Amino acid sequence: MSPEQRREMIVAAALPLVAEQGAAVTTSQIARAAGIGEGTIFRVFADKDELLDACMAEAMNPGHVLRELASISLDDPLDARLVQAAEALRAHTDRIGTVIGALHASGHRRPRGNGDRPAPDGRRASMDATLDAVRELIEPDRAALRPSPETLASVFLGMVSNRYHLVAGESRTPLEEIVDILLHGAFKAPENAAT
Amino acid sequence: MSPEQRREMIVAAALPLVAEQGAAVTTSQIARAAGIGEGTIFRVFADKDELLDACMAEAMNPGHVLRELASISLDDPLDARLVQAAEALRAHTDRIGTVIGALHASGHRRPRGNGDRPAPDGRRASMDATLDAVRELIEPDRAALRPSPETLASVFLGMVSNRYHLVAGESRTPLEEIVDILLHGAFKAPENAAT
DNA sequence: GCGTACGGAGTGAGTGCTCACTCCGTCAAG
DNA sequence: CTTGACGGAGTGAGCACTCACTCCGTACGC
Repeated sequence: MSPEQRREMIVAAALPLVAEQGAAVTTSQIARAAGIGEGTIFRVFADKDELLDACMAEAMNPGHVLRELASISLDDPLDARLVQAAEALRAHTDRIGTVIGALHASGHRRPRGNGDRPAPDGRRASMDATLDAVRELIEPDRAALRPSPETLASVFLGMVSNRYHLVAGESRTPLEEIVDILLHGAFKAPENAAT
Repeated sequence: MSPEQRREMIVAAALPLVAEQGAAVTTSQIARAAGIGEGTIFRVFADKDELLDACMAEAMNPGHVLRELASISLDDPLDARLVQAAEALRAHTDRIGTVIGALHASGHRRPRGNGDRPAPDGRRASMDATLDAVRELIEPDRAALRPSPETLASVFLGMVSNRYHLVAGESRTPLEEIVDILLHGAFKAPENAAT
């Protein structure tokens, strides 16, 4: 088995454990989960930190969600596009939420970290890529919108990754509700009280 | 010094360390920060876990923010109320964000945790209390709003605790921007293109 | 084809260290 | 003098990481 495959295999085995326990996971647990000897881990990773870094990168890898976002048809109306985007994004943030939060804990330090920079790592790049994909989804309707697509993308991502549980309405999913509020606001239309 | 005061004093000293390092913080660090002997910690806390629980409870303690929310005058217009609420909430979430995230890491286990329940602890209670305070802030305008105050409170909290950085507009703070979008929507008004 | 030497992936008991927790001497208050 | 809070060296458990060894696929000499 190539070193590359080994790394991926170990990361895949480690991810659920990291999600559950954060950096408190032990290398022997990971080895057991991967069905390999503990020493093998250190043959392909310099140390536990490098393994945790790889897990973090894998968890945050926006490739999947970016592909889904890119596949949304720009011919659909804006609200439909956003509902589709919200579904993809929600799955993505659910998937990574625990891993990121968990690893931030335990003071999982950067290798050459001077300690002062807040997030100099790949996290920002990943967030920026996601943000930009959403912005592009909004861009075609720029003329019809008051805030800039950048602003809306940011606000939208915040709404979607909401940790405060939203109960489903009667005829609408929470995500549809969010999109509707984002686009049309909370106030009833003053003049035309349509549907 | 009463045991009660001791606990509070230790928790106060531990909080910044926990925020920075998560559960990886050591008891000797905490003792040094508090200016006491390590043994003293264990005379008022059964073990490190109990101390971390206390830190978590203290960090999430919504008392301060609830008081601020309650002090907002219901005579102000809704948007002004929400901007004030957003400021208080933002400070609160900033304050607690790191501690919670950090402690979730490191697999800081619940005492009797069977492992399946997602958040059976005080976190939910704290979030519910905050949610309800925001709901009451919105309640007076219920008649003018399409979604229920419950839904809006939830969406609003999601927007405010947004981790995707929002750049300030020219004449508006990010929080004012959020409130405006929440209330009036992203679309330009179709008939009246006021202001 | 067959036997043998080689290299390198894989292993897991061992090592040293860190840390939560204990225990007892000290000291101040009553 | 007695009592009990306090500190901090001590202790044992558990961890990351190492290293001497095994095992197996490959290549080469015959």
